Amino acid sequence: MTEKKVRELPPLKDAIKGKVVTRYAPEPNGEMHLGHAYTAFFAHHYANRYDGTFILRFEDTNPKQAEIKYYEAHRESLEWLGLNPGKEVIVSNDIPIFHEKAEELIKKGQAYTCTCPVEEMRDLRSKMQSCEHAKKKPEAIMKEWNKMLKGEYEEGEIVLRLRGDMQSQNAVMRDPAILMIRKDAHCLQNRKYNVWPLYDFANAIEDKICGVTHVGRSAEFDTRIELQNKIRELLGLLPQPHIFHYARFNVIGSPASKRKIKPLVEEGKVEGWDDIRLVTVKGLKKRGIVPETIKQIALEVGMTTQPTNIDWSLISATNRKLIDLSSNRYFFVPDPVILFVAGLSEKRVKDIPLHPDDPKRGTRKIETGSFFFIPRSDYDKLKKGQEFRLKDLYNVKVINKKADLNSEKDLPKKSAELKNLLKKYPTHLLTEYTDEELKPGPKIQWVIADSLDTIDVQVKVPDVLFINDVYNENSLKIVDGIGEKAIASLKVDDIVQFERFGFVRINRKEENKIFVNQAHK
RNA sequence: GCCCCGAUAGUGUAGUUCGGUCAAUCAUCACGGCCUCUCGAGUCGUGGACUCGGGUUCGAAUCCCGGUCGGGGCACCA
Repeated sequence: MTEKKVRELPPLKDAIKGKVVTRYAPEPNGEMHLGHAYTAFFAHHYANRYDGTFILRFEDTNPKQAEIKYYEAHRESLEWLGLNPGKEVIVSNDIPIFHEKAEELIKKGQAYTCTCPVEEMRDLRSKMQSCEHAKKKPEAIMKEWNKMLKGEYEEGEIVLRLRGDMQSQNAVMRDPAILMIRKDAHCLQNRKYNVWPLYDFANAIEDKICGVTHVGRSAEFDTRIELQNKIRELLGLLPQPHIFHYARFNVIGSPASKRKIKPLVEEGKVEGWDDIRLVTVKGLKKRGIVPETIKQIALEVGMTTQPTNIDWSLISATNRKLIDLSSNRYFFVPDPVILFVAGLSEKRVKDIPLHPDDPKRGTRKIETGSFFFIPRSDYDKLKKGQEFRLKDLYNVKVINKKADLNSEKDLPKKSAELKNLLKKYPTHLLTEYTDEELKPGPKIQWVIADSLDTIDVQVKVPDVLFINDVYNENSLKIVDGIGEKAIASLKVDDIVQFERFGFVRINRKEENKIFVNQAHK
C-alpha cells in the first residue's frame, strides 16, 4: 500500500513552538456540524503542530440561547472526532471580568450608556450620526451603569456603547453596543447577572484571558477584527492575536447551518439532529462516516476564503477508502424473492472469506440447502433458460420464473417455517443445478431460505436532502431484507459491507431484527 | 443601498508571494479496458478548467485597471 501524499496547511504567522494557543468557541445552542468540526480541526491541528494548547470555549453569553445539553453535545462530538481540548473555558463564568473592563472603559471616557430605542440607534448609525447620550457627563454614565448592574432597567431599555468612530466606513465601528440588559435565567448562571456582554466585547477580552495567539474562524466575522482590536487596544490587552478567516463549507444538498437544520428537525423532515442525511457530526457518525474522513476532507479543502461546495461523492470516496480494508463482508438480500434449486439433494457447507483481499480475516461457514433468497432486482433481469451463478456456490439455470413452490410437486418436504416463508415471500423462481465451474456471467447474491437461520435486516438508505434547494421527498429510503446469520452477532457501531449493496453501520438491534444505515455504496 | 472578500474542469484542490520550466497538479466524477466468485477495492486509459474585457511585457493562470458573477457583513444574536 503506497502512502498517499498528505496535504499540509500553511504555517501559522509568528508561531512559536510551545507558545501557540488556539480555541474552538461554539455557542452551546445546537449540535456540532461539519462547519464547526472544521474550525475545531484547524485549531486542534495547529495547536498540535506547534506543541501548543487547544482550548474548548463555550460562548454562552446569551441566556436565551445557551442550553445545558449542548455543552455536552460539543464535548462528545469533539471526543469522537479525536480533537480533545487541553483546556475548557466557560465564558459565562467571566461575567464579572467583563463588568470590570466595561467600567474601565467608562472611566477612560471610551464608553457611554445609551437609552435610544433600537430602531433609532440603528437609523442614526446608518446615517453616521451620534445621539445626545454620547455627550453625557462621566458621572451620569457611571450612575446609570451602576443602576444597570443592580437590575434597575428592563431589557432593551439601556445599553453600554463603545465610543468608536461614527464616520467609519465599517459600520460595526459606529459606537456599537457592547453590553446589554438580559433578564432571562441562564442555564449555568441562573439570574446572577443583569448585564451581559455582546459578542465582540466578550470575544475580544476572552481571547486575551485565554491567552489565545491564533484565531481561525469563518469569514462572517471579517469586519469585526477592527472592532475587537480596538477594544483590546483601549484596554491595553496587547499584543493582538493573529486572526485568519476562511469561507463557509457547504456540502451540496445538505444544509450546513444550525439556522437551516433547526426547522427541518422541528417540521419532522428529518429524524432529529443526528439524522443520517445531515452533516452534523452525530449524523455523520450514525451514518457510518469515520472521523478520519472528516479530517482528511478538512485538510483537502484547506482554509480557502472562497465558499466551497463539496460533493457527497468526495465524502463517500474518502470514507470508503478508509473503511474498505477493515470492513468484513456479509451476505444480504434486499427486497427478497425465493429461489429453489432442483437436482441437488445434499446439503453443502461453504467457508466464505470475510474479506476478499485479506485472507487473514478468516471465513464463516454457511450451510446451504435448496431454498434461497435473492434480490428482486436480480430476479427481474433473469430470463427463462438463463444460466447464472449463486455467488461463491455453483451455477443454476432458470426453469420457471413464475413458479408457485407451494403447489410444486417433487420438492423436498417443507418445514413449517419454510411454508410460512413461501407465503410471506410470494415471488418464486424455479431453477436447476447445472455445474460448479466458475465462468463469466452474472453472479447473484443469496441468503439461505431453508430455515430461519438468518436475520431480518432493515436498512436506511440516505440520499441528498435538497435538490436545487427543494426538499427531496425521497431522501430516505427504507429497505427491508434478509441477512445471513453472522450479521446477528455484529455489534452496534460496527461498520461492514453488505456485498453488492454497500457499506453499512449497525445502528440498533432487536431480538430477531437488526437496523443498519447505509453510509454509501 | 453601502462596505468587505473571492473567482483554476460537474465538484474539491495544486500552481498566483518572486511572470517563462503550466498546451496547468492530485483527487472526486463520467466512460471504456484489465483484474476480481461484490455493483467494493486495485490497475490502465479517455474526458473535462485558468470568469470576461483591456493594459504592462519578448512572454501572463500569475502583475495592473474595469466589468460580470459568487459569498459575507451593515443586531440591544453568536
